[in-house]
Amino acid sequence: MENQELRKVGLKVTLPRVKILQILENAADRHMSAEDVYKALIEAEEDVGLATVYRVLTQFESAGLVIRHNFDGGHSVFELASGEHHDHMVCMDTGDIIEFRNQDIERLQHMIAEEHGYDLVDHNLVLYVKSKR
Amino acid sequence: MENQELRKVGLKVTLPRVKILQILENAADRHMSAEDVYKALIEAEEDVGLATVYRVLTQFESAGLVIRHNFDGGHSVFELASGEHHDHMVCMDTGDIIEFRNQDIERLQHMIAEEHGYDLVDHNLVLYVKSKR
DNA sequence: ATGAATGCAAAAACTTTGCATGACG
DNA sequence: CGTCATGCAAAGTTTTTGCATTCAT
Repeated sequence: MENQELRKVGLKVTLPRVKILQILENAADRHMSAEDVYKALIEAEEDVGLATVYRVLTQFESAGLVIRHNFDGGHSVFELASGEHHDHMVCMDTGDIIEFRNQDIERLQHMIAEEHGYDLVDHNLVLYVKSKR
Repeated sequence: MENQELRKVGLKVTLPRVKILQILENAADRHMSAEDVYKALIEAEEDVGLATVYRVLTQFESAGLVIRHNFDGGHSVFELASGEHHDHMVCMDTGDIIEFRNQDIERLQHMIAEEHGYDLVDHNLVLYVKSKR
């Protein structure tokens, strides 16, 4: 289970790391802030410090287990890097985060970078939307 | 000059506001952090507090004079809202910020929001690139 | 056993706010 | 003149770091 995932990326198997991975895997909302994860740990009676949560999430990010997003609003949001690439839509009314995939946009981005003499390494696309009532 | 711009958006004409507007207009780099603006003020022998810089930039944003970006890395970057809409490319080697316009991407974004039953209100697209050497 | 990981508290980085003083219209 | 804006310092947020202790292998 989680132990293998951690070993695979060269991280020692420790209780905080296993627990945080479990929380991310079982979360109702795939997009959690460090604070969210911390609260979930408290909830689960696990005594892990907030500093450790940040450290572990950062390690997970470096290891490619997790993706960090900087949506508007100051704080980072983390998401398990499972599955294929996608971008996000944030509903400004409800705060809901919707994932979407679009190959045309991906292609266009590469094209644009090329046109300017660059290689596209990464990108960040967030649509801020309102539900049409 | 600047006085008119300020009056037009309903802001009292004060020295800090005029100075900050001038700095944004004459900046070598169109994308400045609050700290950058603050340093430019010091440079110009103008005694304006950092808190005022933040307050004024926020007011400018509300007034539509300025656009605030949250690129990766924690701090906000401000840009004069002159001209038409564009997105950004950040060179990961040099830190350069390149502006670009692409109508196809804009259209696709609207389409995607619609497909999910939303209205697109705003968006944030940043391409992280490396120059092909 | 030994080096890495953790918890705590302190610090850092960025931004906002309270309040007395000063400036705009 | 009344009100709004400013400066300063203090507080707020989010994230990082130092260090002694604990844990994994």
